[in-house]
Amino acid sequence: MLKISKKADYALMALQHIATVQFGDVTPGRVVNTKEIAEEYNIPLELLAKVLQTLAKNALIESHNGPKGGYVLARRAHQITIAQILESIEGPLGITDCSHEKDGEFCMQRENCHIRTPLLKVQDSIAQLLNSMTLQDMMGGTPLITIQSPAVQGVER
Amino acid sequence: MLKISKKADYALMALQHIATVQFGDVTPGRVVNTKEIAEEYNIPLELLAKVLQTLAKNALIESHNGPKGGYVLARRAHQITIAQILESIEGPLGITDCSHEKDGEFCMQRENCHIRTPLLKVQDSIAQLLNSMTLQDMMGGTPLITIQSPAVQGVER
DNA sequence: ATGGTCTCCGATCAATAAGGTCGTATTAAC
DNA sequence: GTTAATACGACCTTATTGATCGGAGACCAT
Repeated sequence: MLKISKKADYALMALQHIATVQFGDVTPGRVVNTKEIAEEYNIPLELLAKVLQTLAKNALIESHNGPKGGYVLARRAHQITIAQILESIEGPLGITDCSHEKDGEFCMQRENCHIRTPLLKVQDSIAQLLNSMTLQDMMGGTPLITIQSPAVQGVER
Repeated sequence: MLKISKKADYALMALQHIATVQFGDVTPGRVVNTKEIAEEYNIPLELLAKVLQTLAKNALIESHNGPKGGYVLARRAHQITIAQILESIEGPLGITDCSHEKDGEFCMQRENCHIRTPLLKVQDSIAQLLNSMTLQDMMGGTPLITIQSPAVQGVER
């Protein structure tokens, strides 16, 4: 349960790869193309391409067209959070269906629902966790870091 | 993203209802049947029945057959965690596909994956959160409680 | 004890989303 | 102009979810 999609998985792998190539010690600043990533991690090429296009559309990476083209991070690795990556691919975080309902529409006709509030607390906690982790935390050159833990306090009803 | 299924949603509502009826002030010890819950929350009857059957099979509730039958909590409300409920319906918690792989099978042929370890940390953190919340935290008679926040420390690689 | 009712239970079906594929257009380097 | 790369859109295939149907078993009243 609570599984993230494979597309999101691919996005994380790809960004981790781009980040380590771009900011690593070996060949800093290099542009990396789709094929390279697909072969490295055995990801279907066309599917990965779609994922990268989505990431580019959401301004997480920049695309360079033509020969010797490829993708480059749009920001520094520590400025790209895991939450941003996942939300780019899978849409906004939402534990339940009623998480992002506009006013006027309710989940189950009438507000008999007593579990909404506590579930939203859980959701916030997860959101804080994913927002506190960045791409840099997944890079090879960063052996050990400490991440501020989320807090869920005051769950009512 | 990270949305839980409607079945799990129904399970939470149903258990919350059973718990408040059983341990609440109004009619303590009462047995509650599927139809009552379905009508109260506008849940498809047969689908809810299946959910409750699953919960009974996982020993979270006890089923009483025949007229005046229905369901009763198998344990006290504070001994049933949200994680147990969700896992009963949706299977074990797993952010990625490679979360519960038996030895021998790897996600993407070979272990080039650099995101596995940090993702497992995220998963553990969510698991701790869901295990720290119980049904009691969702009951009406419990206005305000404090939940121990999960900790993610030492994300490496 | 036996009929009738009420419940749980198992198998089945339809809708939706995910995962993956293919072909073509567009862009930039040489 | 040719080549090599991304961009874009349509399509298919499969798996999961959501929902439905009919029957089996248990309890209570008579």
